[in-house]
Amino acid sequence: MARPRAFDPKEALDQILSQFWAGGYHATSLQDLERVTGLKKQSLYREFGNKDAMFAAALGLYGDREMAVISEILQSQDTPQARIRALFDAILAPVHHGDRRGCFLCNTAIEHAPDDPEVQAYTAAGIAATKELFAQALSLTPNTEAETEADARRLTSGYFGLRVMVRGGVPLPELQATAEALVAGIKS
Amino acid sequence: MARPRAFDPKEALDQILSQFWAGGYHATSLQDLERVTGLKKQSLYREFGNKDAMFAAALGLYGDREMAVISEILQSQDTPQARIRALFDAILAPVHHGDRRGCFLCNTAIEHAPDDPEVQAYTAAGIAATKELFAQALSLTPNTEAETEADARRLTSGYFGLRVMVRGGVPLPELQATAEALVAGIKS
DNA sequence: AAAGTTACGGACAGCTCGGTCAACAATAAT
DNA sequence: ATTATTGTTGACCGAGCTGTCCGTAACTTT
Repeated sequence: MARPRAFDPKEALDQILSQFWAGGYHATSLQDLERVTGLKKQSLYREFGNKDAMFAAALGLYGDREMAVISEILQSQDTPQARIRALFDAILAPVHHGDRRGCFLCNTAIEHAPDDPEVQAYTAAGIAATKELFAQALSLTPNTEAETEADARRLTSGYFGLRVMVRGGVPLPELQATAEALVAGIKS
Repeated sequence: MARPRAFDPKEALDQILSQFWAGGYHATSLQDLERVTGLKKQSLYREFGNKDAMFAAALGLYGDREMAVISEILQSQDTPQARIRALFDAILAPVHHGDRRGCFLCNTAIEHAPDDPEVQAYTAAGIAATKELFAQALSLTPNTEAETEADARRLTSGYFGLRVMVRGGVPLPELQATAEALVAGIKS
C-alpha cells in the first residue's frame, strides 16, 4: 500500500549498463546516469545502493547476456570455422555503424579490475567462461582434447585482442583480416 | 641566467608514466602525480602543460620504449617460435612478482582512446606497429607473405588478448598455457 | 475521507578535481 | 651589490564529484 515506482528498474539498469559500457567506470558520473535513465539521484541510490553497486549490477547483466548471445551464435552453425566466423562477424557488426564500445567485460578487465578484487574475480571468471564456450564450440572436431584446449586458448586471447583493437581505433578492414586469420588458424 | 631546475624532467616523466600505467588516465589525479614525482603541481604544469599533455608525453615514452624492447627480444632468438616464446615469457615475467599492470598501450586503447581522437590515432598506430614487429620476426620462414601476415595478425590479437587477461586477473598457469598455445599455433 | 506508506525532487554537505595566481627563493649577468 | 630572470611554493578558484537529508507528492488500504 504505497506509491508505485514510476520507472522500470530493468530498463534503468539497461541504460546504466549502456553508459558504463561506453564510458567506463571512472569517466561515468552520477549525472551521466541520471541523464541516461531520466531518474534522479535519489531514485538511483534507493534502487541500487551506490555507484559501485550500480556498476556491479550492470556488469552482471552484461555477463549473463553476453554469454547467452555468444553461446547462441556459436551453436547456430555446424562447423567450428563457421561458428567462430559467425561470432567474429557479430562482434564486428557494430563497428560498421561506428559503434566501437567493444566488450564491456574486456573494458572492465582493463579499466576497473585492478581497483576492486571482486570486479577482478568477476572478469577472470568471465574470461574463463568465454574460453569454455570456445572449447565447447570446437568440441565436435575429432581432435584430441589437448588440441581443442589449445585452439580454444588461441581463440580466447584472439577474441579479447580483437576487442582491444576495436576500441583502440584499428580500421575495419584490418579487424576483418584479423578475424579471418583467426578462423583460418583453427586446427580443424 | 636564471635559477636552474631542481629536478630531472626525464625522471619525472618516468614516474608519471609509471603512475598512468598503473592507474590509467581518469583514476590518476594530479595529487597522485605530485606524490610520485615529489614535485608541486605548478612545476608539473610549467614543465609539461596540462594533464592531457603529461599523459601524451608518458604514452609517447612508453611507445618508444616498448617497441624497442619488443624488437630487441624478438631479434634475440633464431627461430620464430623461440622469438615469440621469449616475448611472451618477457610479458609474463612481471606477473610472477604480482605486477599485473599489463600493457600501457593496450590499457590506453581501452580506457582513454575513445575519449580523445589523438590518443586513438596513437593506439591504432601502436597496434599496427606491433603487428609489423611480429611480421618481421616471422619473416625468416619460407612461408608465403600472406601466410606470414596471417600469423602476424593472429599473434598480434593473441598478444593483446593476453595482456587483457593479465590485467583481468586470470591465474598465471592459465596465462602460460595460453602463451604456449599461441607459440604452438605458429604455422612454421 | 483519513491514515499510512512509499517515491520523487531539490538542496546541500563535504570533498577532490584540474588549473591559476602571486609571493618568495635562488641563480646568472651586469 | 644590484638587477633581471627563472624555479619553487602554498594558497586559492570554480566546478564537479559521490552521497545524504528532508519536505512534498502520489498511491493503497482501511
